[in-house]
Amino acid sequence: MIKDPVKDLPGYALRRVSAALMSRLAARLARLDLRPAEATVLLVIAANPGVTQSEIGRFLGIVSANMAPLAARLAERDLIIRQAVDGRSQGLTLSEAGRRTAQRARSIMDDLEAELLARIPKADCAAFMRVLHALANNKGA
Amino acid sequence: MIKDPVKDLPGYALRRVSAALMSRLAARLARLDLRPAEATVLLVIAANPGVTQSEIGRFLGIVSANMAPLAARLAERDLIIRQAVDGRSQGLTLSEAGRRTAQRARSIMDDLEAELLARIPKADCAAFMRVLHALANNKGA
DNA sequence: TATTGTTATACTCTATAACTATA
DNA sequence: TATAGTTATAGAGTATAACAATA
Repeated sequence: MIKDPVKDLPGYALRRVSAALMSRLAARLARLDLRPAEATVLLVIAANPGVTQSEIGRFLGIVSANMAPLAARLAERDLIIRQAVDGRSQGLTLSEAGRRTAQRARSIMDDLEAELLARIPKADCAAFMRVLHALANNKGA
Repeated sequence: MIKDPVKDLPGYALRRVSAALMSRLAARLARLDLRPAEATVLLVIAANPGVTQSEIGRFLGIVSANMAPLAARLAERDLIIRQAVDGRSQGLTLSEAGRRTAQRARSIMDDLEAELLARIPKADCAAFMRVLHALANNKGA
């Protein structure tokens, strides 16, 4: 058997768990022909009608160069509608099809989260969420 | 301010935290001209001299098609030595330079892990590690 | 000057398919 | 037949640089 030099590194464990989760999420969202980043953007637009690309990008940590083709693809599929709010910004809203797709994506993500929670020992769940939020809100070193 | 539709999803928080960690790790390992996957492979070889590519791949979750160029690059830089153990397998060992590089990579990873632990509330640390190990060892759903 | 959005480009990780050689 | 290793290729996320149009 192989000796494991990284087993006790929480960062490595975090990376492996995250990768496995992402892989599962991507597989399920593929049924909607959505990638994880696209699904997340749909949810943000659903919760914030009229939000602009740059606002979404800052919020989700997606640089504008990558938001552009992502939003273009959603618009091309008629899942979102772009309306100019001033000369350079465009507010994004879900179309009817976009609302349906966003709901299904939300359902897929909720299912996966429920499965994740089911694998966490009940007694440790609250502490786990506290730590995740602490790390997420304090990203610098 | 933007409403956050994914804040309470532990899977999403996990993904963001992992991505931020990986970005920091990649930046620091770049000083050694190593990518995160390469550094991890070096550590596994250091802990298991003579291990084969396929063993490392199974252990770290790297498919053989991706192990091949990774190992080739490490060998080309004279960080690892390949010695045939049978006609189709080659045992991997660290060279002297590889040992030095692996030590420095280990030091970088340990520093980062220490910084990560410092940001975790002491009282929640044990529970956090328990959950990570539970999720890592139970990857299917 | 700063910001929005865009294009082009590149890097890393991951994955599958097809192949050779060996067990 | 199964395994080790390789090559080619592709998809997804992320990043920087350069640019046009607008504030």
